[in-house]
Amino acid sequence: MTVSKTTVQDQAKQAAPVGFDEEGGALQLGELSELLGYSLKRAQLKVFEDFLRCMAPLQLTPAQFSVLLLLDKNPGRNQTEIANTLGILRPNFVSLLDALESRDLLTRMRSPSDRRSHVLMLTDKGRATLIRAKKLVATRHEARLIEVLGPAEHKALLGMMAKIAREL
Amino acid sequence: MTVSKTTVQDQAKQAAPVGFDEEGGALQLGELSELLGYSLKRAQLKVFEDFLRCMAPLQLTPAQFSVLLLLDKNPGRNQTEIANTLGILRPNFVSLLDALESRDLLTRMRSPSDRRSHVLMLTDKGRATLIRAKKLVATRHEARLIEVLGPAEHKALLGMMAKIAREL
DNA sequence: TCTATTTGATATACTTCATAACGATTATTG
DNA sequence: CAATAATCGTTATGAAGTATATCAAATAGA
Repeated sequence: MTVSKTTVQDQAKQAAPVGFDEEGGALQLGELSELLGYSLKRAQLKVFEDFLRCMAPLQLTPAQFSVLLLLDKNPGRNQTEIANTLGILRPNFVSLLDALESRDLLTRMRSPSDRRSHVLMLTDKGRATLIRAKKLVATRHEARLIEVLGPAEHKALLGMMAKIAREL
Repeated sequence: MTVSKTTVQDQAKQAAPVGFDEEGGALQLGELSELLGYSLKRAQLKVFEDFLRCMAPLQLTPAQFSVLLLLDKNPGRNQTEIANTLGILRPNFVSLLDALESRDLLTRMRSPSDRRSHVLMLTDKGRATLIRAKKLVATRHEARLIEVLGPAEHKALLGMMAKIAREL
C-alpha cells in the first residue's frame, strides 16, 4: 500500500467545497475510504509514528518493546520461542537481540539443559527500562489514543484487532 | 514490529490450560494484547494477506488497486497529485506506474498545458479490470471481514481507522 | 552408532520506504 | 527580457523489514 509519513498535505491548494472535480481541488478519495485495508494501514503507520515519538526518550522501537515485554512475562525462554510468538523469523531476530544485548537490556545465556539454545533474560537495566517504557506508553501513547477514540471505542478497537488477527 | 506471515503456529506444543508459565506451555502475551499498535499491525498484515488472496485472479496489490481506484475517480491528474494523495513518494511511484502501464491498465500522457507533467488515465482495459477488482473486493474480501466482525463493527472500525489516520 | 532434527547464526535477496540529484520545463523576479 | 528559482518525472542509492537457504554445534531418535 505504501503510505508514507508525508501524507495528504496536498490540499495545500485549499479545500474545495466538496464535490469538486476537474482541476484545482482536492482529489476524490472515492471508495478508497471504504477500503478497510487502506484505512487500517494508514492508521497503523500513524500509531507506530506516535509510539516512536512517545518512546523517544528511551529509544525503543515497537518491536524492541514487544521483546522486552514478552521476556519479562516469560523469562528463561529461548530465541526461537520468543521470535515465533512475535511472528519474527529466527534469522531476523538475531540482530534485534544483538542491539538489545549490546545496550545491556537483556542477556543470552547458554542453556545448561540444551546447549544449543540461548536462554533469554532481562537484565536489571532491562527491567528498569521496561518499567519506564510502560509508563511512557501508558501516559503518552495509549493516553493519546484514548483521547482520540474515547475509552469505549479504544477498548472495542482492541477487541476487533485481536479478532481479525485471530480469525481472519 | 516485524510481524511475519508465519504467525503463532508456536502453540503446536499444545495449549496449556491458561495461566501457565515455567516451561512447556504457550507463552504469556501479557500486556502485549493491550498494546493497540501490536494488534493493529498484526491485523493489518492479515487483512492485506486476505486482500492478496482474494485479488489473486487479477494480480493486483493493495497499492495498485488504490491507484486504479483513485485514477478512476480523478482522471487527468498528474503523478505527483496521485502519489501525494496516496502517501507515496514520487520516486517510488514511478516503478509502480511502470508496472501498471506495462500491463496496459493506464497511460501516461504528456500534458499539453505543462509539458513537465504526465496526465494519468485509465485505459479501457484498466477500467474493465477495476470493475472486476471491485467485485472481488466486495464479494470476497470485505465480505469476509464483515463475516468476522459483523456489519456494525465493520462500519465502526472503518470510522475509527479514519479518525486515527486523520486526528492522531 | 548413524542419521535426522533443532538451535542460533550467517549470507543473501526482495520489497518497501526515504533522500539526493539530474534534465527538462515552467514560474518568478530583478 | 535575462537570470534565477521552483516543479515534474526520473534515476540512483541507501536503510529497514522480511524471506529463504545453509552452516556448525548440539541433541534426539533410529
